[in-house]
Amino acid sequence: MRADAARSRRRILDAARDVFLERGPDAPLDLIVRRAGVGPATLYRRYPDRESLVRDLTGDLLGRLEAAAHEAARVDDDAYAALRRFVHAAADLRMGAVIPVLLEGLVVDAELVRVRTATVHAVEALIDAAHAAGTLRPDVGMGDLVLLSIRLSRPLPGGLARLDADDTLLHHHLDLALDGLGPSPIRTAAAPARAPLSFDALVTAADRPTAAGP
Amino acid sequence: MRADAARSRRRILDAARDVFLERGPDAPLDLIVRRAGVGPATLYRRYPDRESLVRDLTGDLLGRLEAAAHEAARVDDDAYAALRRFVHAAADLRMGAVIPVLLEGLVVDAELVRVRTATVHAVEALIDAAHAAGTLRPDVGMGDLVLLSIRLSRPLPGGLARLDADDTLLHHHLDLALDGLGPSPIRTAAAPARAPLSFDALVTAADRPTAAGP
DNA sequence: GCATAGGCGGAGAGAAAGTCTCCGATTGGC
DNA sequence: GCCAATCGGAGACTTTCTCTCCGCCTATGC
Repeated sequence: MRADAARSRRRILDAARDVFLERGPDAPLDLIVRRAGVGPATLYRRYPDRESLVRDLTGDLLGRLEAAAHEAARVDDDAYAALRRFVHAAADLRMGAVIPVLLEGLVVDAELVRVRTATVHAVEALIDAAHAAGTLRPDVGMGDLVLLSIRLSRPLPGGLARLDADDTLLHHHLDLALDGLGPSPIRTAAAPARAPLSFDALVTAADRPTAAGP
Repeated sequence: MRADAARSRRRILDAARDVFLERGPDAPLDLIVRRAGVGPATLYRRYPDRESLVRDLTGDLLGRLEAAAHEAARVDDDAYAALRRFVHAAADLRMGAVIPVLLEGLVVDAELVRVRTATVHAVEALIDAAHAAGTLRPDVGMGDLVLLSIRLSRPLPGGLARLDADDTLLHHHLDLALDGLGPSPIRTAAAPARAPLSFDALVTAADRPTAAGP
């Protein structure tokens, strides 16, 4: 691939992630083109349809997420510290952009399946270790952590988005929330027993039952 | 106001809140019309332009938020419990839909100012009391709580939104996060000193510097 | 350096979506 | 039961979006 082509691809993927974050999976490609600062033809040449773009973006982000999971396991000895690091990394990547898109109806090819299962296993290892060490509430599962990361890392509506121009506030709030995941739910008054949310629960939830309209 | 007109208004406001939540403040009015199940003329007759709709919606939601703040102060003796109750109520109302819209450029009339300051004062009383009692981290302010509520109560992207069809998951995650706001940040490794985020900080952030285009 | 293949951006045609109004039918209030 | 107010749908007009053609430019190999 020529150097300028690689540069265009990078620009398009970065812009696509942000636009999908702000506008959802049906965002106009036109917006992506403009934010990337490339011509429309540049996008349509590489990606003949929307799905091929989504697929490339998903692979790109999932690959980086997998790397972050391994990095976290490698750097931190303490399981809970590693988990924290991973959740922060996922927020940095704005996984909210890709996970729902990935899960919905996208034809998942072999490479995506590989990187997805690898990531899930890496994260579940971290979670199991933290559960075993008693440093993570037993009713918190991977689904909960993923949702937390998605919810906290999505762009704020309207002008508030500016608060996240620098990611420090986001990470601070993530830290606050993570502080609530310790072993003893001290402060919760009436907490009914509850099973942790698994990753599969997310997949099931996102399985699209669309194409039902007339 | 005739009964059918009131019904239409209610339907439109409810639909508008959801659509603004999902699509942002520039969402097509067409969508609101369809979700409300009314004819286009019904919307355009009552609201000649987008701003009048936003204004009515904002007043409606802020009024309910103010009521929630007073209710929380009345029901709970413990300041932190009252604060928790209020944050949950704000999430129920999906204040994320209205606060940013309200703050941005909207011409704020006397009634909106009244209800807004009343709400802010009520909530700040709760926060001050919790700070005084030592049951709320000193570096957490109203801005933090509002952001937390906004972030956690916005609809999830794509099919994941179905997870919030019932609000229990949302409230559970909110509880987890609120558990992290206790007096002693036990688990945070390297927490730099930080001032609490005020409500005014949000207002300042959302103050739109738009109309900057060529 | 220079040739050249591959890539690039802009203009714009055609399609789709959104905005807003007119008008006959319907419905609520007295 | 009358009348005025409200309603919903059809549709004209506008804006936005999608996608392609084509002439210029730039990276790479020699």
